[in-house]
Amino acid sequence: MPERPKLTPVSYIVLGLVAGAGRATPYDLKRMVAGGLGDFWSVQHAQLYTETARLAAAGMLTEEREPDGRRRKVYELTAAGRAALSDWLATPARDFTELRDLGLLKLYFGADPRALAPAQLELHEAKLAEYEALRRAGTDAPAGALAALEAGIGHEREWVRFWRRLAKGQTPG
Amino acid sequence: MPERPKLTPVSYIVLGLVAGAGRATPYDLKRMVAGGLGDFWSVQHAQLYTETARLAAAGMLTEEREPDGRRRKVYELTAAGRAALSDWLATPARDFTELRDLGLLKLYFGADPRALAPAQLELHEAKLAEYEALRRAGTDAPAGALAALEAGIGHEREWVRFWRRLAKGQTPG
DNA sequence: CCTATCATGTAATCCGTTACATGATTAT
DNA sequence: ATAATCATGTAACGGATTACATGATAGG
Repeated sequence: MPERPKLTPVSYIVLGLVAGAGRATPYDLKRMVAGGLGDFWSVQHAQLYTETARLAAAGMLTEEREPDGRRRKVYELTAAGRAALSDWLATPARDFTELRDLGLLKLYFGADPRALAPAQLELHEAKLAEYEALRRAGTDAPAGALAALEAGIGHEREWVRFWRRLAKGQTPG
Repeated sequence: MPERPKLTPVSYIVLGLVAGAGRATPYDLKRMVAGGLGDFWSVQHAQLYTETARLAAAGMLTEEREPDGRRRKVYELTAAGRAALSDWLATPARDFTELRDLGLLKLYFGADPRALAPAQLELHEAKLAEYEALRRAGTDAPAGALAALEAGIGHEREWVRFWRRLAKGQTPG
């Protein structure tokens, strides 16, 4: 009987990506993360190796080795993996996501807004522009990816509003 | 010569809180976190014990034991700790904060928005109401805390917009 | 050809979470 | 008194980051 470790968000990221691809090596997953998902939930490449191995040990993925040259490990979903993914997808998230923004933390501890805000503003304006360019470019992405992009744009707009007011010396409210 | 470990966000949270209090036990810090900061950056209480000890070993805090009954450990900033904190406060944050929202992750992987959105909406509406009540109640908080609260309100409003549109079956854009 | 970068993976470290444990207060 | 909760701390575990390492591909 396979071990049944607790599944973390990264577990579901791996399951979701493998489900979308059918078969994938950890390096494939790395590229998939880089292509969109990583904007709002990045994963270190090393973790894609350990997590696929863990999920295989748990019976959620099958692991094969390419017989030829590189002998890379290729993973596919098992029935258990597919079930775990769809259960998770069907369950609404319960927990609240904290902002955990370093700029905000500095502000909280008394950093000078006039010194802090311009840099933060620049950061978020650049990110917003990047997201808006992505939206213009990729209208053929799946609905979930487009929705995530819209969320990103909305929150970046909010950050821009917030830091712009502070940069002007106004109170953020 | 004290070890010089890398300072994490939690390190600065401890330094910042001790700076504000003058002297504090880990339990004091726990209560401080609960009173506002924890809304956007929570810390497990156990970590406040290990992190204070780590910072003391690093020469950033002094550690004393109360001589009487409970013999609790009481911490204060050293000059090095104060310098580390103010350096950090004076340096704008460079790194981008990812959203890392579980609901958004499910959406990305194809969860049905009509099933997901109502629960998410309820969650964020409640949080928004809580923040707005806090704003009404506490106008005497330090400026940084008020600013953080405003940021929280702005982002919760954004989430409410986002999930409300999805709950209605509209595309989020 | 040479070297820079990409591709691919393993190992070690450490922070953060979870679990455990016990002494003090408060409430009933 | 006794239960319940608060206060205070330690220990163990595991996921996530960082460091290390080597084979392939492309650019010059």
